[in-house]
Amino acid sequence: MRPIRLIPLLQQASAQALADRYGLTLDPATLVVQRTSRDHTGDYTLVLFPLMKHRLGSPEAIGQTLGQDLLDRLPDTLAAFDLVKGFLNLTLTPAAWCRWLHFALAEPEAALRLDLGSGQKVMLEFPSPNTNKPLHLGHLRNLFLGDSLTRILTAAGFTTIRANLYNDKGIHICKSLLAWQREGCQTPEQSGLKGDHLAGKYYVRFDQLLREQIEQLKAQGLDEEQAKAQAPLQQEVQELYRRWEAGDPAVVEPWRQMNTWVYAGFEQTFRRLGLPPFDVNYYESETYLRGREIVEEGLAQGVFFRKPDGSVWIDLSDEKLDEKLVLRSDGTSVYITQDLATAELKYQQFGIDRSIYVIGNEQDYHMKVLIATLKRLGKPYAEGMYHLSYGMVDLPTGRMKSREGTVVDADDLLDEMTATAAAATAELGKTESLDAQSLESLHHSLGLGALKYFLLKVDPARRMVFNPEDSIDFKGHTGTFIQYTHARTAALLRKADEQGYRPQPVAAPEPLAGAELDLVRQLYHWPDALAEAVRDYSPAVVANYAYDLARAYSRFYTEAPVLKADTVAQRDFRLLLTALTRQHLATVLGLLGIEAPDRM
RNA sequence: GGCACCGUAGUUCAACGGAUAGAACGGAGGUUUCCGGAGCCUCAGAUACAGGUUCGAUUCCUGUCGGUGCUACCA
Repeated sequence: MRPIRLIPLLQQASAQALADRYGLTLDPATLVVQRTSRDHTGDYTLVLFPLMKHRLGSPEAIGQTLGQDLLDRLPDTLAAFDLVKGFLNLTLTPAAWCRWLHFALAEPEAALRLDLGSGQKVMLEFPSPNTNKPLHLGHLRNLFLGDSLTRILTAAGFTTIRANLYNDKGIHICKSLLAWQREGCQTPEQSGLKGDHLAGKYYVRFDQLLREQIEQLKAQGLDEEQAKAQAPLQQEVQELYRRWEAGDPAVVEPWRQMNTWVYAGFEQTFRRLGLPPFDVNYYESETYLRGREIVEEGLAQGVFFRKPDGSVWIDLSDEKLDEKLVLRSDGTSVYITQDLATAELKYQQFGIDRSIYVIGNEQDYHMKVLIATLKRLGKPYAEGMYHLSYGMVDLPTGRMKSREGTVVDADDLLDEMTATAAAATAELGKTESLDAQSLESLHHSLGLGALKYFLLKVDPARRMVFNPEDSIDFKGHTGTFIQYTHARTAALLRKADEQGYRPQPVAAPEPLAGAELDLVRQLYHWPDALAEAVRDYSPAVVANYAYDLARAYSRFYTEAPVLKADTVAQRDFRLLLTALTRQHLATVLGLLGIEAPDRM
């Protein structure tokens, strides 16, 4: 048995019915089938208005015949139809959704997954940090998106590869390095700082020192521009970068040392965030040379052109992307030069079908240019490249600015979240049986869960706001609420087990109404929700599904006693629903990278 | 200036072109002798503005206003 996606099933059946009755051939996917809105009877609704343009008759006439045709075609699935204006509301048979419930109980692994990918290889690149400062809130959105999307695609039958690209070369890296060397070359051990924080400290320090020099020069009568250009530190750092490019061991060695520390710091944070290791790490310091060769090839092909000063460009003005530099006049590479090489390397190493770049929307233009350029170069893999562009995480006052000290540090934020979770858990008082270690790991998973959910529930494309003042919530539409609901299902199942009751694939007592029915509907909707998340590359769809399920269960829980149900049939069925809710919540939270505790 | 993205309750978010625009937080009010009250139930509260396309527009198009980003021989 395979997971049943009801929306495509109903689209297919409707398309065939229309073909047979009216000789009308339509792509089933174009038929509008959606969940029936609350306040109307039915489970799924076929919207008939779009069919009007084919002049088959009135919506009422089509609806009546189509409704009957569907009932005849899917007798095991459809119980009734109800026509309201141009909406054909379809009600499923209890037998249909019981099949699904029983299947999910027996084979949750199979039932909660899909095979949309047929093993296609997808690489996801994230978070691709610079190696001169620690990770912040923006990286967290990136990391959680990339991680969650990898899990979602895997669950949908794709073979996924996690890739990280370190932006480890450039003048900004040299800034940290320079300040660090000037001020004593401390190791992380000596400073008591994680490697990434150490580098970050000196990046900030460089800026301070440079600022001071600029102010001095301005006091001597220079204007801002001149002061910037003439500041000794500015010249020093440029010189340092030149020596790095030239391979001077006196620069390369300490650079390597510092990066090693930074990577160790990042690794530590990744682990704390519950992220699996990356399958492959790329380093711009290793790919930029190959980029120049690609530029040479492009020149030979006539895709690029050389300006009199020797710089190399691509003209994308007919795609409204303007002219873009791909190689400097001195022959050194720019950002995009390296990206050309990395894109090729990924394809050569893994033979990927799709390459997803999880990168902020500030780089929309850059990514358009990159993909357009590779297409011009005739690279076959360009077609499979996709920029998953996500919005920045802003503060209520606007963008985070390191200069103003408003950057929300990833490690600090996680500490805070964990502490808050600990306080809330102690207050609830349900965790006396846990030892200190389990308790600590629980607080961690609650704090982290709240943070992940907060960042994932929003449509990736949207810019979102984080207000440090009123911290991330543990009540309402939160990961915590979903985890809490899971813990309640677990508690109930424990209690049932003590009394000798186990979830069984029983039939539904009829008729079902209210919260019970809503819960059932939410459960069998899962495969369609997963498919939607894959189509849109959106963990937010999964996050919102999880919330809706948790809410449906909470209402059910209040309204319908399980162990104290009136009849045995009711008790057994409600126990089944509880077991399935638990499975679904655990699986769905897992796709968001969030743990599902049994008590909290 | 050019290009791109975005304007939905006080605030943070939902709504493949479909039915009376859903939630959460905050506010007001209820709910615990009953399986876990981080819950459940009421109430008040929103599509920036003006046109257009459509049977139907928060959604698509045009314009206006407002916000953000990109537009570096930085990465």
